[in-house]
Amino acid sequence: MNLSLTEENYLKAIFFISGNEGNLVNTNAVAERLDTKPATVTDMLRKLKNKELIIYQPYKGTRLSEDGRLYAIQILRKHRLWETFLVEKLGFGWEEVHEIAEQLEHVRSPKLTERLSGFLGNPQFDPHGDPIPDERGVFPVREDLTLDRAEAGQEVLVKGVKDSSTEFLNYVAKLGIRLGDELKVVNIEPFDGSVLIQHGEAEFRLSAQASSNIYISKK
Amino acid sequence: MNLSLTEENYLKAIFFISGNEGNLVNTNAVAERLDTKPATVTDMLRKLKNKELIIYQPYKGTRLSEDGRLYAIQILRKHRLWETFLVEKLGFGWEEVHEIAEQLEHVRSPKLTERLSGFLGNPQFDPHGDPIPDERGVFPVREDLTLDRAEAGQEVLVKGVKDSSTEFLNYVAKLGIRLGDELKVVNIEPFDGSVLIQHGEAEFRLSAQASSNIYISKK
DNA sequence: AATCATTTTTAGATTTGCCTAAAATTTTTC
DNA sequence: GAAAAATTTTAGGCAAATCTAAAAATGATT
Ligand SMILES: [Mn+2]
Ligand SMILES: [Mn+2]
Ligand SMILES: [Mn+2]
Ligand SMILES: [Mn+2]
Repeated sequence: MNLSLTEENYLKAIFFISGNEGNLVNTNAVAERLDTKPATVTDMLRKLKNKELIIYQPYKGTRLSEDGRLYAIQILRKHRLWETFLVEKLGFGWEEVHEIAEQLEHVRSPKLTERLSGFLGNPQFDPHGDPIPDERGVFPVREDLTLDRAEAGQEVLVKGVKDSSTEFLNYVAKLGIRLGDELKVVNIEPFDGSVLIQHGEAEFRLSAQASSNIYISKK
Repeated sequence: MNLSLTEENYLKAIFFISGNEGNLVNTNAVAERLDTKPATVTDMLRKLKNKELIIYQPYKGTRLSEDGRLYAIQILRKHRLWETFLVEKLGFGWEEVHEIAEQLEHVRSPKLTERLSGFLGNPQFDPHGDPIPDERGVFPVREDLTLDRAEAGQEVLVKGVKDSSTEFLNYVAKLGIRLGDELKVVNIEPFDGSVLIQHGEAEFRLSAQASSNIYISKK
């Protein structure tokens, strides 16, 4: 089934709000996420229900059908592959790629998607550390820790971020931290859980909140 | 100015029909190229005229304004860069890439375009041998010959095709000729101008018409 | 359980891109 | 140069995606 760009974005929005458990999603929540009006969402829900991509009962909320879920995951796969391409191959910063990937994710060509994935070495995580589902829609399991769980003295590699909001990405970029960078955990303050980091020449302190949003692996 | 995908395709269509000289373009010609109806074209022409992207007088025909021409060339630049990417980096055949590039050409991000160009080594010609305009809209000048102008005994490299219709690309692909391949001109038949080619182990004869549509350079 | 507040849907419009059929204009032919 | 043919525009409509305003349903509060 071939959907319009708009329909694709609705599926993706429902997927995100719904979470892995496939919770019921409110009309208002979708409207807010897509920056549109509830009345517009209702129209689209009726349409997506007719196409059997969602399960929807008026006034009761909606969730993705199995078909809808698979479709949404394919868009997500493309989004994250393109983000990886932009960072790894074209040298973009991880805070710059989301908007462009919003466009690229709608390009329709299964062959392109698979070739792109191969070209990138079939990555399992995108530049923000988010998992990239495979062709059949299966998500890889993350093994990485977050920085707040590291131990003093450890040297670690930056694998991604949990929170990929523009605000957080900009903060991290301002600190000079990039994907793959090596960090040394100097110490962890017992009082507030903040972490003193050595990064090349620089040394700085990250709050527990910030460090709990950075994925790392042991070096 | 940000145009819709449809508007962009109209500009590109007018650019192609109009040619380098900026000839007047008929409503019917645009309709045929875009596989739509003349009445629909008239609607769009009025709209593009209001945006000052074309010069248009009812019943008299239309051509691109300077702004419109620059816009069309930017789309063309993106189209040909993406085709180059698909062939060079993802290993697509040159007969497969046009459709995908029709989608990718509409992705809006000047930075992406320039990064992509750099990543590809700022190519001057796409996989079909068509010139890729630079950032400012200037087309490179082609120095290559066509195969019908080669001399017997010469060894040449395939640089592109003049005619990039699906039919011709398929024919060339069927012969096993790919971009960058080396061909040896065994002889040229004086009677009809057909060319006997040696390509690796294979030997075959190309009509004058076919060979006049293949760009080559001396080895 | 009746009222009030919130959420959601319905009704009615608008814009964009497209269509068919009819009218107008231009071009070609005799 | 008038008639016929071709081209192009206008008129009127339709589907998709959006909006605002009003109505309906649900949920929360006394
Ligand atoms: Mn993203
Ligand atoms: Mn999107
Ligand atoms: Mn092409
Ligand atoms: Mn296009």
